[in-house]
Amino acid sequence: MTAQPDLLKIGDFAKLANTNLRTLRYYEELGLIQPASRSQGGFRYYRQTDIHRVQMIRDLQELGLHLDRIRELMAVRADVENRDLFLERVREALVEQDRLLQEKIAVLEGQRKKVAQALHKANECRHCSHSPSTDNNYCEPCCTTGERLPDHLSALFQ
Amino acid sequence: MTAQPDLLKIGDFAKLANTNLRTLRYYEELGLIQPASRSQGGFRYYRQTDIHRVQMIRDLQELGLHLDRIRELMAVRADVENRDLFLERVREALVEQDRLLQEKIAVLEGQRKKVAQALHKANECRHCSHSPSTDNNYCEPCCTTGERLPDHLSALFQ
DNA sequence: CCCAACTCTACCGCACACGTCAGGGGCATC
DNA sequence: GATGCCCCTGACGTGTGCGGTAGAGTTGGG
Repeated sequence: MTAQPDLLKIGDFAKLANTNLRTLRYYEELGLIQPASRSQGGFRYYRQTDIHRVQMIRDLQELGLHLDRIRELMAVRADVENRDLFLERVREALVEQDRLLQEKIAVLEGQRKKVAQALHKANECRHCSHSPSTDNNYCEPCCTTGERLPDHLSALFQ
Repeated sequence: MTAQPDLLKIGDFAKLANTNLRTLRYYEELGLIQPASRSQGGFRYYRQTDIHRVQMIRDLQELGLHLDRIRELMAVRADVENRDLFLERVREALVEQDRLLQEKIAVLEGQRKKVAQALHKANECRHCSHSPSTDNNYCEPCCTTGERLPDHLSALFQ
């Protein structure tokens, strides 16, 4: 089969789409993109305009969406003529994504808070003359401040 | 070999440490804990006091530290008699962890921001009478607001 | 001695988005 | 038809912290 007009082999397509072969094949595996055609030898041929599709996937990935979710959206887009329904699906996905991101952030913020507590305590200990021993119950509570050690630090002293 | 005083088999130890066999064996694999001894048949026997060690690992995990990092800290703790050096290592690890958490949070916040932008635009489109077509360059820029579409949404309309 | 309950090692599986081969062909040009 | 570049499929590897299973061995009490 000879070259087709306006169709690109995967290597050239990848360059234009600013990605690489493996990624394109992976997207195809997940049902995110399809080459416009294949040669008899199995070579993939892509339409130039499908570069936008790749870009869309990339853009949605930047929102933190998983490829599965992105595929669902693309599928709705393909199936549905009703623009409102499609927009609604996008809205739903975005709202859910925002919730998901909030949750992740909350977890990380919680960890940061604990780290800060531990750090605070570690600083105090640095300037403290006491050392943990059986006599002072391993600095629990702290001989200087009388405070309890943070959970995540107390074990350090035992 | 008969039961040793004050030593626990892995099952009992796991219960007291509020964890499970698999986790304990995994920690051992990573060099985080060692049973005090083994029976001739290969059974692990743990000291009760090592429950604190497990708890420490758990506590540090809650700060978001990886097990490898935790092992490093525990190793310093074992090797070093100098308490100040140990505390310094802990401080370093905590500071680094805080930085790491900040970075992760920044990424997620960035994603949230983009999601919000896309959502905002999607809401506008919902109440808009225009539809993307070749006539209006696929709503780029928006016929109503004159704004450019967010990157991560423009491709949706093509 | 026997049996139930416990434990052992070794291994595969998961999530996720690819990276990186190996071994084999296809394509276009001279 | 030969050459050199491009492409194919299939498969394993990565990171992380375990979960779960198989098949075999150990322990301790009756």
